Amino acid sequence: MLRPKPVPVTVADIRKNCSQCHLLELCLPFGMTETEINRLEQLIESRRRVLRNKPLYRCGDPFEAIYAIRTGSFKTDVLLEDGRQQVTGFHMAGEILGLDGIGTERHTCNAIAMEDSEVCVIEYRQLETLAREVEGLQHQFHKVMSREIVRDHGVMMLLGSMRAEERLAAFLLNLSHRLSIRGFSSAEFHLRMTRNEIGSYLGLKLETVSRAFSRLQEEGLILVQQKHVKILDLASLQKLVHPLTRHQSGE
Amino acid sequence: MLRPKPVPVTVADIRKNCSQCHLLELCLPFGMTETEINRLEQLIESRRRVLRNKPLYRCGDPFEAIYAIRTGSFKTDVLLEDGRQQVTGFHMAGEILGLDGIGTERHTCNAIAMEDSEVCVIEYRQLETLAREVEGLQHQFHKVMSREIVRDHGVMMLLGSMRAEERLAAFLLNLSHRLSIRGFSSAEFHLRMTRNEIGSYLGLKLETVSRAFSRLQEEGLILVQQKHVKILDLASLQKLVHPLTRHQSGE
DNA sequence: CATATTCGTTGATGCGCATCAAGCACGCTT
DNA sequence: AAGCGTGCTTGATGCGCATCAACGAATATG
Repeated sequence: MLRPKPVPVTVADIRKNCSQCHLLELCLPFGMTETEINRLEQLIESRRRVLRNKPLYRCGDPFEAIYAIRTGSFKTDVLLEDGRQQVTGFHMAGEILGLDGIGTERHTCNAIAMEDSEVCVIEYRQLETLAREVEGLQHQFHKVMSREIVRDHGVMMLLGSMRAEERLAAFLLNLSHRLSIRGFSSAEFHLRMTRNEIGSYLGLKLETVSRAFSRLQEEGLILVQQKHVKILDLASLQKLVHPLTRHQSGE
Repeated sequence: MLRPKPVPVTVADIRKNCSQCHLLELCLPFGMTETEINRLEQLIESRRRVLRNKPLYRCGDPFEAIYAIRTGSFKTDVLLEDGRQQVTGFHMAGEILGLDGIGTERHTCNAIAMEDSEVCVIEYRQLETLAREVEGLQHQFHKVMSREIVRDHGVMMLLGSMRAEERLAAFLLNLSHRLSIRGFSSAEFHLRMTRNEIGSYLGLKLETVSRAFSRLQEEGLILVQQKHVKILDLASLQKLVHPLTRHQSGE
């Protein structure tokens, strides 16, 4: 409801923004030259803190900026009239939020912080202007959008053709991969989202998610304790997902 | 397997390309000024015919161009190792294909013509160059990508939370809408895809699709005869989809 | 025009997951 | 430390859809 106001940042802070950010290679500036990055830095006017469970933006909000996650993590979801939610994605540091708003000039989903987080605010009109001058920025921005499309196709395949246990395995492998890229352990991590949110994302009910966790544990592939997950047998998890030989119910 | 070679087009033809194309408002040039469109036209080097069931591009192909559908229609799919396919989208005149390739510089799915079709080939590097000069093109291109993302989110919601009959209703309404925009009847049309392809797209088996068709017909909402569909009760169809009050199995 | 092949419909059966329900393990508040 | 709310687990039951199977309709092939 109440939005935290953007936190003004000093010029010195801003200058440090991208080139010294350890997320450089995961974020928008990836692949840009140093001088290109310097120009992008100047465009990032402010950062914004978002407290846990608070929205960065909401469905229907006018679209004005995209956001690069500096710290923390977000979920994006759509609320249905009956109050139920459908989670469309989980997002972590370095990823870009808000791309959904460009087409309609309004945001089409809610972006909610899953923990106290901080984002870089990139005013969209300015980004377009700069992208016309800085080829590397333009190209990288297009890549970010394209990858989002491909990612969504992956989720569609998951929802369309995998069984509960396989969906969860795919989800865990995806998390594991993204965490390891960011320098965290790929084998052991803490889930920031509830079973309900995982279920919503995977097209399952929370009880089914819980059972799938237990099942993977019984099979010795993972170790779960509430939100703590430890991956014991990566290869088997991957085999479970990748062949995609099995579809839908058994067989 | 064998790809039809690009069909060279005379300069005169090209000149007529966009500004005289009746798809103008559905395609990339939408929202651009006349002079902007003229510059875009010059960039479209060739058209390409694709015969029914032939690929426009294949998964793994190096990414070089995006394609605007002039006539005909396409499906995009991913083939799994066991030979089964997962359809990620159906595409008709005016829509843009190939955006998935930007991120990895390779196509990540197959685009197969569902009937003899023709596309405008838009070489991607040239498009980027021109987008840096022509603001309207840049903006429109971003919008097209953003809408693709939003569209995919819609499919994710459909796959994650709707029952077979609702999925099919949503699918039919979506087709109907897109056809009416293109000047075709929104109430009566011919399906270009098989039950199997519809099922693959909707995360259902072909038998279930067939039953859902029959069910909607029994309820008096539509009239089906093989690939011919007539919508009898639009409002009820929409009610079936929109509330999204019911989820997954019954309740 | 006859035959083969693909595609569609419909019925019978079983499995996977949603649903309903109860109890347990947390973190929060006072 | 007690009390509460929220989130997680696990069991019992039923429904929706996949699966298997057979037949019919439409299109392609020679």
